[in-house]
Amino acid sequence: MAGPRTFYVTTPIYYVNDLPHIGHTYTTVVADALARFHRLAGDDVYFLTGTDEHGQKIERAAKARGISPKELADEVVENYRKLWPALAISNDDFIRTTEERHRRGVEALFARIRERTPDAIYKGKYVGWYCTGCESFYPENQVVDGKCPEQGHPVERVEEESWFFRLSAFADRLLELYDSHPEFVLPETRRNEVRSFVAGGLRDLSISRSRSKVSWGLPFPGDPDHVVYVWFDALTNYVSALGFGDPEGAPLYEKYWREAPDATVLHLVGKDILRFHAVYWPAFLMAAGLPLPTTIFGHGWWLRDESKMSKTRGNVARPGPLLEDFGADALRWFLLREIPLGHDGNYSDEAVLDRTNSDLANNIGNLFSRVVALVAKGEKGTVPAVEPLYDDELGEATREVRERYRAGFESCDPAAALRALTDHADALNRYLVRQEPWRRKGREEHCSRVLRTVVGELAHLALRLHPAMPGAAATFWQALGLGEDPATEIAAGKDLLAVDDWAVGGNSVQGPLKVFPRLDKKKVLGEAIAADGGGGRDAAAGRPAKPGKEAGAKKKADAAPDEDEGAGIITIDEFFRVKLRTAKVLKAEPHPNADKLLRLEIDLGDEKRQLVAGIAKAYRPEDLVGRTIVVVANLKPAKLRGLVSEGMLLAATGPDGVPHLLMPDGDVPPGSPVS
RNA sequence: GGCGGUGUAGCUCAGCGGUAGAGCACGCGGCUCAUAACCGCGGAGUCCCCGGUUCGAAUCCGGGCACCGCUACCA
Repeated sequence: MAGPRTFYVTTPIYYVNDLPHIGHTYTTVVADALARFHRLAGDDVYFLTGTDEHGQKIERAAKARGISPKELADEVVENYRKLWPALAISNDDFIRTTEERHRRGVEALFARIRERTPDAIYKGKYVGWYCTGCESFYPENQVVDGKCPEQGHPVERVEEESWFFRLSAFADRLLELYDSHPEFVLPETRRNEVRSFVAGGLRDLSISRSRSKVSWGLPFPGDPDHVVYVWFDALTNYVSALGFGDPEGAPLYEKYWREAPDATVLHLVGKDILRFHAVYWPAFLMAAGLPLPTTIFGHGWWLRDESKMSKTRGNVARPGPLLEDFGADALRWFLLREIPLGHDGNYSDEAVLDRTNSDLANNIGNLFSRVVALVAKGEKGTVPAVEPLYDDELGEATREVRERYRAGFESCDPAAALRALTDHADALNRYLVRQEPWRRKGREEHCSRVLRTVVGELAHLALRLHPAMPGAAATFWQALGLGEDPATEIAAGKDLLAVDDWAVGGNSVQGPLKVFPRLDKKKVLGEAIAADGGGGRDAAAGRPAKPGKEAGAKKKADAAPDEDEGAGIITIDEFFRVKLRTAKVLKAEPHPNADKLLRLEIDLGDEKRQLVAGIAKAYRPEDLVGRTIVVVANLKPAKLRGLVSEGMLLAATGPDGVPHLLMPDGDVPPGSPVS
């Protein structure tokens, strides 16, 4: 006989280079809610989070402070370890990639891959850019103008020996996986992206770095001159935490990692790291001949003023101040309820406040308070032990609402599940209005049965609030005289959501109850603004906002529809931001690594530059030399097939798509302004 | 440039061939057991544009436009 279903849910491991922000908080809260839901449903749940602690950035940051990388990691990891309990995160384990068990897991995975697919890992040459100033590697697309993106140091092209994973050999099997298991990548739109990425061909993956350049990492098994590079190290946490590679045996791994047919493994990740989880990770596992996770879910981002939060913009929302203002329960409810998982959402304090007031204060909080007061007054605080009295409307509503709740969580749509809960409360409010249990004269029996019914329904509601708001759920549970916490009822194999009627008759209810007081918008938002000087939550979190930029961006967003820019019109000032200049072509030759591109050397009067232009099909290099053309002089440099282009030449596109170069009429010296 | 997605009420979004919907916000009425709560009613939308298929299209097809994502020998 099969045991209960197992449910293994993970967050990504967070890089200890950064303090926790709303994004980390979001992923972790969603994972927690799912874990708690599955526990209520009687599933055998294991919930993992942790930290990623290796790599150049940590090494560098530690060096700057004169401490060891491990000391730095130990320090930063505390921010996460303290935050999660404050948010009522119920993780069963917390893994750090600097732990011994993780090293063992990585080594075991290597060994297993080499055993099952001997040619999957091979030695080759890594070609990339190395910045000696930062002591960091940068991929092709990040190097700008021959300089590193962080500090603007010059970078040098490096070629060194590296170990590779033969990712290219797995494309067909991955495509087969996406097609035969559509739930492997969710939501669907992300699966399409991942699929087309893989269909476009995969390049082998460099999975090591020379120890002389990066020393803060796990030793590469079998090659002490190298360390294991980022993704192979990080992804392995999902099995190393379960004891994979432990010589003493790994019961958790056996149980949760899909060795059983009824096991679900869900990796919850932000959409920015979806590819690593949906492409690299299954490929590693395939090479090792291990079972794959059930689902990789790529959720969306919280935006501010329609743009991504980032440290450089200084608009990152930090969980600390939010917890102070709203409390863990309200913040969790907001994160789960406001946007469907997978969508992006706009974060604002005002949105949290509106959500809290309408869902929690007016609706759920008020309902509990209302019923507790009714029982206190009408029944002297004891829930009458009588038969419930369901009218048709309530009976239908409760059935429907419970189905939607379960379906919502089971399909990774917590927002839908929580919507079912406020609908449940609505249905109960309407029931009370229909039945009027406060009009007792001559209808005591009826009123008692009505109150018994509502309290029974509130027990269902309180139980179901637990995944989203464990604190409030416990308070409500106690107020109904049911015990300390619905969580104490949890047991593997016992589906609490299937309980038909909680025996509330005879319970003493405790009031008055005011769990979610209504928040005064002006007061709370006013204080938040006053407290940090108008920059939102950021300054309070120690990250000063940039008031000018912030305000400007917001105004633009708000005003856009009725302004000229709505019609694609720009102002003269905007036009003048583009610096157009004439330039003389000094040299032209084919791009060494592309057949549609030409490499040009141009004279801008005061300087010479290299341009890469997509005109090889229309112009021969020798026809260009000596000609005067028009270029955008202040365009951000970019690399095209390995060559930096420091500007863009202007050309008219003919009806057939062929470019026709713009040239000034008459003779002007190179570098002349164009307007 | 290629692929995918989105465009519906002030806001967030559901509907995906049969008389335009929900929540929030807003207005009016009711009630007073409850947290200015709750209940009821209401306003407003060429369902992005043009064309087609159909007895009938927000929904299907074709063509545009705009925005978003992924990707590229775009700069």
